Amino acid sequence: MRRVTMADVAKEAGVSKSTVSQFLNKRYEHMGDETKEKIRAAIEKLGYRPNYIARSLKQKRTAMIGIIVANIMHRVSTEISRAIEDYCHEHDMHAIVCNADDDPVKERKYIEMLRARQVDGLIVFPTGENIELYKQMEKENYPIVFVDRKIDGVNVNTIVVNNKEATHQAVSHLIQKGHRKIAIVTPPLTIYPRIERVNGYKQALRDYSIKIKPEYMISTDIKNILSQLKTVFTLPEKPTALVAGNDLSFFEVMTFIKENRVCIPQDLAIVVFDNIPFANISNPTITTIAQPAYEMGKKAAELLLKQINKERVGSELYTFPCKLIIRESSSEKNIIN
Amino acid sequence: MRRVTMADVAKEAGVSKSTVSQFLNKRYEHMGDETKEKIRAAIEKLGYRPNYIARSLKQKRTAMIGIIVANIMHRVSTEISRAIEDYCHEHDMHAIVCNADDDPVKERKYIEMLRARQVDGLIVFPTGENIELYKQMEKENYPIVFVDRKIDGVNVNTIVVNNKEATHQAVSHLIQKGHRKIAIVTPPLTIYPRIERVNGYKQALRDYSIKIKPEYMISTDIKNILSQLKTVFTLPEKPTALVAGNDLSFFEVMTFIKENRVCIPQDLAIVVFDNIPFANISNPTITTIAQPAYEMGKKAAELLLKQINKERVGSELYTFPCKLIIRESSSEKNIIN
DNA sequence: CTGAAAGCGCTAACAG
DNA sequence: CTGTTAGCGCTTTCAG
Repeated sequence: MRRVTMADVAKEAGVSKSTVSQFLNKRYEHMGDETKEKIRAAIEKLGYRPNYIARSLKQKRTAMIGIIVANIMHRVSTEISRAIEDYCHEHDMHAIVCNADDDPVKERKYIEMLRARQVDGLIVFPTGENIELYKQMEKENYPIVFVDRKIDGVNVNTIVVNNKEATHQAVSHLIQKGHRKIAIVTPPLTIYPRIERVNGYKQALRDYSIKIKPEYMISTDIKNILSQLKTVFTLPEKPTALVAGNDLSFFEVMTFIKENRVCIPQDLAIVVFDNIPFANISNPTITTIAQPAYEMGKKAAELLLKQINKERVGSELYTFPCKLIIRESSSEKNIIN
Repeated sequence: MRRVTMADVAKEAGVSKSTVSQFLNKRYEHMGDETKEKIRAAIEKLGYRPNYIARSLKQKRTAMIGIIVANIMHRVSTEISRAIEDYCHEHDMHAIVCNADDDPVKERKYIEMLRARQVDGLIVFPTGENIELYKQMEKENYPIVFVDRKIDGVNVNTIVVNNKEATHQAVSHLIQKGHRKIAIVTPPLTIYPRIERVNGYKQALRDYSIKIKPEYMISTDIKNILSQLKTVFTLPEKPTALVAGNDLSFFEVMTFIKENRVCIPQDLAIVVFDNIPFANISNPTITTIAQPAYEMGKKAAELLLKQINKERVGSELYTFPCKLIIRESSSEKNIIN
């Protein structure tokens, strides 16, 4: 079952390969009607399907971009990727998604793999550990956009959210509800957004002249969060409110709450940084800091396609605002303590 | 910034292209040590990166497979895709995922697009509407595996779950808890798994000599589920238990429950067909019928790679068992009615 | 052990 | 308006 090629179509239609090529690329304004028809018939008869690989080799364009997500387990990454894919499809491009799993070695491997596959550009949620590689792509003027994390010293277009301000707002909200003992739980403070979120938390406390207690600040690997929560909640002065720094931390918090029959929001008010798909159907509903994933993804894709089409090469920082969505989990003032 | 090619490396190293090629493909058993070193140095110096597109053109193999998911919004599709991707990565392949969005036209478009990109094979969650296209691929002996849905008349390897038996088991469980008025909510009965699930439901009722009431069976577009639920729950004889036929229906049910302050499981026991990520942290925890997504994905990938490597071409039906995980949402006998 | 040469299937000038 | 030709970057005999 030999694959049928353009030459076969050309022979069948009694024309040359280039004529067929023109036809396929809709450059047939000045093509004789009967030629068109002959080609159409030949394609139909032979069941010809063009080979994009060959075309890509020639055109040095694959109409594919790569997305390298730091950790696909974060809901927001998936949402942003979806938005990117949607934008790409609208522009006849395709996206291939890879999950670096927070591992710089995998990140590097995927970047190299995707470039070897000649993707036209890359959208990266950078681990931040491959500075030299990032810089080299910058130097080569390779189309690339960073999402979620700003990398100092690498000048490429970058999409982030206002992590600090948004957390500040959320903590202020809790304070206004009467809370003074507010905990925060995040994965390790190894990357920019997490650091900024903690900074926003601290700033809010300072603004309201509340003492920052290090024992209320948990920043550790997901698998250790549960045990540290136990420690915090055996303190004489238990927190009455808690900010989960992202969705994965929140799941740990939920497990803790479940196991210890903590009542939300009476015993503990909760705010989560991240979009939780079931936030408004769970019981109670969950107050969240929502990131505008769709807009972020769209912007990233838009910037990348512009670079690919040589329309621009800027290296700006685009900061998107988050939205505090107040729901039941933080709506009652804590009255016990 | 012209891209550096193999010819450049060859010239730099003072050898021929083919020698460089051999080197890159690790066929250097009989290659002089100094030749190797010269090539290595040249690659390093020039920052050479091979072009997989060119290689693919020559080898007629892209080391990519396509996954066409009927609807990416179903959690289980995502999980299966992840499992497929993982298996692929272990075997130096890559997967490119497309979402047909339950639209046969999109499905066809993606199948053609992926084949034009010369993917080595396809894993499809078929809409079921492109029979001719499926048959043609079967005839061409193109490597393909179906997942989730069996298509009559198309003989390709297919991975499904025991939809009927699993639903039967779940409904039996509800009956044993004392329920007699059991509703079921699914999207339209257009595809095989949904039909099987409803069949399992009916069979269980029959087995326990419970009359099947059509008014308890909602099968309609997601957007109409809410209004139909309202109708059902204004019946004189309200259901005391409900089976959500998949995760998306369940979200609608949850919305209804929320709005109407229905108490789970006291007012209504619930079982969901599908993996719900927050099933064991929500309040109450949710009884689910879990599909072995990981195993299914792995099997699909394994079968596909075997076909690609011409190891086999069977057309068997692989049926995986689901697991009923009983949690709080169905654990108490309904006592009101 | 290494090099020369012939393509893979398609596109893009440039002739005719 | 259509055909000829020369590659895109790599692999793969087949000589040497």
